[in-house]
Amino acid sequence: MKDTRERILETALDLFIERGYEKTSLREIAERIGVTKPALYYHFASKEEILETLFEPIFTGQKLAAEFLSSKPSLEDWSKILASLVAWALSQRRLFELMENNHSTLQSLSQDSKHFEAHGALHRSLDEVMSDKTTPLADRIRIAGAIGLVGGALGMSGNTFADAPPEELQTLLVEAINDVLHVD
Amino acid sequence: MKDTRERILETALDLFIERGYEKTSLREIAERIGVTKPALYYHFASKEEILETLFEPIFTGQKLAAEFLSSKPSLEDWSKILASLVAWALSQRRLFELMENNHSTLQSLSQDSKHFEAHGALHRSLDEVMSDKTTPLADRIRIAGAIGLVGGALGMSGNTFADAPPEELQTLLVEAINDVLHVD
DNA sequence: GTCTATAGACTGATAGAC
DNA sequence: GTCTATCAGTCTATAGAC
Repeated sequence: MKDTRERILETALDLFIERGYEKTSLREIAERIGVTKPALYYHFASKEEILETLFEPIFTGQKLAAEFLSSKPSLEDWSKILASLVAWALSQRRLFELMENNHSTLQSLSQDSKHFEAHGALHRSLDEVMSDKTTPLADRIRIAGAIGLVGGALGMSGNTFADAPPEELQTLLVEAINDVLHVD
Repeated sequence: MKDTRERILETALDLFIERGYEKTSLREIAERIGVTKPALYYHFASKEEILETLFEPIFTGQKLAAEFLSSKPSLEDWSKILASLVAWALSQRRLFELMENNHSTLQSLSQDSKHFEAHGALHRSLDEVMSDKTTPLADRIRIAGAIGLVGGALGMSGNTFADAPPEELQTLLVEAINDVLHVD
């Protein structure tokens, strides 16, 4: 039998992706593991802390991304960062799905909880880039579109391209991104 | 003073976009309008019926889209349907945001409630297209990416491009879509 | 058409025994 | 480390007065 803490995280990840964070109750997580609800509280202080723990690997990437955004990246820069995003998403697809399927929850949490600050900070940076009228509208649209492209292809419900070779997905997505960004 | 029913719909739309359907309570809607909660139940039979009413204009489009998907569209076909989607989204931006910000709720409702069947049917059709191995993986990726592109550019939190002229947005987005789809 | 009052079913979280 | 029992709070929804 695996460590309970680990099983909580696995089960929560599945349910948070499948049904969303808000609609998933602690009772549901506990039952699926085969323990009672208070057992969860021995391992985590709150429901939010479970989500927070799952997100930890994402926060470091978000901090890097926010830093990058403050340097007024060119379309070529965006091509590189989005290639990195694709590589990361392909190596952590479940986490990427978690993020994509709980966008509005994360937005709320980033306003209320300091633990989700990195997410909020990244979003504010992104909004700034998108609102910066010294960058041509056409470029901003293409940047926003390229970001959405990654989410659309990899965040798809049911992990549609799960069986495709990651290297091939990487190549195809980077090509598509560069087509949108008019790079290369 | 406007019709109460209309004010409920307006307020619900705002809150469902801002905080998400699940996290929005009927108490919150009622208070913002200046009535009590049971007053809402005079106008709507349930919370779900409020969302359903807001969505009605979307369902017709979703039925059209699902029908289109069963005809095995080519990349050129996709270019056209996505241009239509952009035009529709630009004319109904709040509704488009509602859809984008409540994706996982809609997924759940489409399984449980027959009123949201159109959404579920569209998604199943889409999944089928994306899983159809007689279509080259490269094409499927580009289709999924192009759909995500529209969502990323127009579903952006805070309606970032709200002040840009719709005709310009339409042109720029269609260009970007066609770049991804390798059309024209 | 809107109110007060409340039912009934959840939720996240805690106390305290073992 | 997990349990039983329970708390306080919120939610959707309803009954019945005005």
